[in-house]
Amino acid sequence: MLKRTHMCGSLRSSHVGQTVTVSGWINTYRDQGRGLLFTDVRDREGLCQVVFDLEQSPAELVTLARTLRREYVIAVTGKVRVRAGGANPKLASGEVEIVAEKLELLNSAEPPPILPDDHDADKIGEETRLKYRYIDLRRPRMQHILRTRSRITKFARDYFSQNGFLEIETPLLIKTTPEGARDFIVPARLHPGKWYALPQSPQLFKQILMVAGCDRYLQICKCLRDEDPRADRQAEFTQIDLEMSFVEREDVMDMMTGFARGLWKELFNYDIGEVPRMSYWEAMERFGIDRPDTRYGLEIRDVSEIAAKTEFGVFKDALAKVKAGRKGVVKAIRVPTPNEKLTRKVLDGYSDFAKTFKAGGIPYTKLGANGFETGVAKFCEPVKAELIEKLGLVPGDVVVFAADHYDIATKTLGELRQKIARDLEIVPEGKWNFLWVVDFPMFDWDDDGKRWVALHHPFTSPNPDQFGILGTDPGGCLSAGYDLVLNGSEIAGGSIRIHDQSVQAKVFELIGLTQEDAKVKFGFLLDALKYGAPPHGGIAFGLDRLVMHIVGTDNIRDVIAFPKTQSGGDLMTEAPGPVDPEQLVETHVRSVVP
RNA sequence: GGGGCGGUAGCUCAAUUGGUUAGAGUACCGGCUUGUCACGCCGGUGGUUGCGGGUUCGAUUCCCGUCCGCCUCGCCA
Repeated sequence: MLKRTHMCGSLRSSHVGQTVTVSGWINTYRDQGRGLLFTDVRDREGLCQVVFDLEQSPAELVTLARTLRREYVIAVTGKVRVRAGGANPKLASGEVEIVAEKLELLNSAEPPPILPDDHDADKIGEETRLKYRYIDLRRPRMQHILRTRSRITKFARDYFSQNGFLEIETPLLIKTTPEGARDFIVPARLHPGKWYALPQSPQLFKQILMVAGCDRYLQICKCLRDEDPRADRQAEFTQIDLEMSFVEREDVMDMMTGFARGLWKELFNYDIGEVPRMSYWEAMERFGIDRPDTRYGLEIRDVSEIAAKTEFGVFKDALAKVKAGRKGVVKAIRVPTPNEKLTRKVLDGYSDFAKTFKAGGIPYTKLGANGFETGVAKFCEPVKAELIEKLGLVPGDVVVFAADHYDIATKTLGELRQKIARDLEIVPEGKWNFLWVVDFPMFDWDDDGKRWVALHHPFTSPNPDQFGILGTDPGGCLSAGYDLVLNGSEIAGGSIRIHDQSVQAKVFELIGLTQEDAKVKFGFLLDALKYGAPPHGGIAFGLDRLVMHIVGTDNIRDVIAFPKTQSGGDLMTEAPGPVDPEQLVETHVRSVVP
């Protein structure tokens, strides 16, 4: 076999005169007739043009060259020269070409169902791309994504290693965790009737590594949650998972900010600057969401007091609602001097959008030169001055409202705000807005279960100044949790953990876990906390979403080499599939299909 | 579990109110072509209209069921 001396995409005019050998796939071939035949050969690094001079070459070489077809695998040796026909500015190697002297056909290929040209393949349906993933991944775009992902994990390993983190593996076959997402489960052959669970995260193991004195832990690990996927969510995903001992909130956040700063410097030569902070409640009030996108305005204002003075039934009904001890609200967004994209049809459509969040609709109005026009204008007119002042309105502005229970109105406007920004195309390109969200509540009240539920997870510590009210005012108690938000997407989340056994017991009690339950489910953690647990905390980056932002895609499947479909299937391997009945017998499982 | 969109040639799509032999581009095959680079020109092959059933003289088209893919709500501590 001819041995490669250079990668296709790496050839430059500095190589002119050298005899080189490249190996790769035939991307395209252009047979010019009796005299010339061009092929573009592709490898991981890119394309280079190989030219066969049919009149000057031996008959064998010509015959073989003529058989080349798309995606054939070849090795070719020849001299690099400046292109006789002029450079191709679209290719990095476009100034030069290889004049073929020796050609070895390493493998032929059937006509592929899709072509690995980005030009063609970007239009190919995803179903086909996933079935023939090995061809889809040949595309330069997909190669770029895989490479970028690798650069990110390498940077993470380097950065955290330099900062004293040890890479330690935690088990995949673990005990089921009762809280949180649905577990994937695995039958235990040696324990008839018992099951392992696959980890949703290495949470408890990394905490125990801190108790074990490992001090700083890193793992780039798969996590599995058996829940329905979304465009930015897969059941099987990857975290950059960390934990540190003898730290407070600031220490973890500083370490992570340093990671993000270094990564953006490495990848983009971009300085992310100081990362601002926002409390959870400020985020909810101003943006209606705990991961605000601060790249544009459209902030939310509570106009309940003004709305109460109107005769609008929708507002009055909403304000009279009470849920979980919380009164209903009316909130509004000022959409400044809108362009023609905010048509009446679009505005009316927002009510359907709102209904998906269980809100009744989106009342709206517009401020004209002489007062409110259209929509709920007549109800707003009597409180015109107050609304103008509260929302800072100028003529031409549109105001959209949501009136409902606090959580519904907040979430609806939070989601609508992002939709409006997309519809109006006011989301700026090329901006990286990092934000730490802090001071989350410890608990959320579950009206159905009549109990507190942990907002983050039940191992999250209250903030040091909050210990006093943990028992007396759980709903007001703030945690030592922190989320790193990038352009409206949560890319990392973590917290200082509870290292005091009595505090942990108190939290379990508040979320309705009896002592017996807690012992059965988390006995090993409670035990570990008894034997000298250091103060510790950590964080986990969602690697897939991080890569999505960095390569600029909104499809998580693009950043995973072998992703699954929305029904959890792998179209290439056709997993999941049936198993041999013998395997069921061995694992003591009887399958009952409805 | 709910809502929405889609499935026609290898691929991307079209097909009028239910009506002749389901078309186009591309890919592929053959021929021509000495500077192309999404090469070009000429010709050709290629179809279980996702699957099953129904209505009809006649179904890609209408109806029912089902499978698959995508988006989304719930869910994702």
